[in-house]
Amino acid sequence: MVVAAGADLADEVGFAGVSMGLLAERLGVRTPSLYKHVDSLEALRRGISIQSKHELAGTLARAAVGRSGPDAVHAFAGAYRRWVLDHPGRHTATVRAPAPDDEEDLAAAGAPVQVLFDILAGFGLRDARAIDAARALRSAIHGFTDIESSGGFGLPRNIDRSYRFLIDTLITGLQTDQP
Amino acid sequence: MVVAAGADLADEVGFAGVSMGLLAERLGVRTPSLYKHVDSLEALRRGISIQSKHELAGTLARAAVGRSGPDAVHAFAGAYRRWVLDHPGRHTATVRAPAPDDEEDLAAAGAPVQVLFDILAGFGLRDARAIDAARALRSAIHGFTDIESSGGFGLPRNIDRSYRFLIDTLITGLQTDQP
DNA sequence: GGGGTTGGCTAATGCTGTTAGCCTCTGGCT
DNA sequence: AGCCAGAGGCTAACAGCATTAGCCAACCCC
Repeated sequence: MVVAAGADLADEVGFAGVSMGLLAERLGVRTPSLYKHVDSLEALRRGISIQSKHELAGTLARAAVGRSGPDAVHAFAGAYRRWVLDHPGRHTATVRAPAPDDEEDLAAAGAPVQVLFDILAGFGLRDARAIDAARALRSAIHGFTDIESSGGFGLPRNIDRSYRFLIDTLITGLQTDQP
Repeated sequence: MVVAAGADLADEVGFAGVSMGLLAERLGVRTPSLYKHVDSLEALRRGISIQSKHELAGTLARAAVGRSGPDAVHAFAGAYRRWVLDHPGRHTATVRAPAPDDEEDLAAAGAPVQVLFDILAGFGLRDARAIDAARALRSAIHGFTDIESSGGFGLPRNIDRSYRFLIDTLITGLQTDQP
C-alpha cells in the first residue's frame, strides 16, 4: 500500500521528487514510521519501479488483445504512449534498469517486452529478426515518448501525426523483408 | 573549467552521482570554494548539460560533413551512438530538458537537432514531412542508445546489427513516400 | 487476561548543499 | 614603492533529508 501511494505521488511530483518526508505527509504519518513498511528510499523506488512495470505490461497486453499484425502494433504503440503521458512518474520508474542480480525486477522489466514479442510473432518474424524488430519498435516508442513527456519536441507540428508516421514507417520497413 | 571537470566526473560516476563534495575533491579544493565559480549544484548541472549538448552537436556535425543521403544518416546515427557509449554521464545530461524560458539551454538543445535537419534537407524532405522524419530518427536513435547505455537489452543478439537494422528500416521508410 | 506482533512516535546521527565571514595573494593604478 | 580591489581559497555553521535507536499503544490470539 505504501508503494502504491508512492507510485501515485511519483506521477504528481516526478519520480525523482519522491521523498520519504513527502510520502509520509501524504499518508498522514511521520517520516520514520515508513521504515516499518519499506527498507529504504532505494527499496521504495525499486518497488514503485516493479509495480509500474507490471501495470504497464498489463495495459499493453489489454490493448493488443484480439488484434494482430499492423493493427496490434498500432494498438500497442498507442497504449504505450497514452500510458506514459498519463503516468509520467511511473514511466520514469519503468526506465530504471534493474540490478543485474535482481530476479524480481528483471522479470518485471521483461513483461512489457514479452507482449511486444507476442505481437511480432503474428508478423511471421522469428529468431534474430524478431529480436531486431522488437528492439527497433521498443527503441522508437520509448525514445519518442521519452522526448515528448519531457517536453523535448519544440516545434509546433502536430505530435500525434509524427508518432503515427514513426510507427507506420517502422511497420513498412518490417514488412519489406531485408537481408 | 569547473563545469568541464564536472562533465568529466559525470562520465565516471554518472550524471546523478555528481556532487559538490566529489567535484571539489577532484579539483583539490574544499567544497564551499566551488561556490566562487558556480551558483549551485543545479547551475552546475545546467552547465554540464549545455556544454555536453554543444559537444554532441559538434561531434555529429563532424561525422556528417561531406556525406549526404542515407550515408549521412548512418554516419550521424553511428557517431551519436558511439558518443553516448563513450560519454554516459554527458549523455544523461543532454537528455535533461531545458527550462522553457532558458534561452541558452534551449539553443544548445536545438543544436544537435539542427544537424539532423540539415541532413534530411539533402533527402528532399521539406516542411511537415521533414519534421516528422527528424522526430522519427531522433526518437529511434535516442531510444535505442538510451536503452543500450543503461543495459536494457538483455538478449544476447548482436546489438550492432540491431542498430543497423533500425536505421536501415527507417531510411527505407523515409524513401518510400507516404501520404 | 497475558504476551507477542504491528505500527506508530520522538530523539538523535550523518551526509550534502549552502551561506557567512574571514584571510591571502595578485595585478594594476597612483 | 605603496595601495587597494577583486579573485579565490578557507573554517564554521545551518538546513534538509535519509536513517537508526529506543520507546509505547493497540490489537490479536491463546
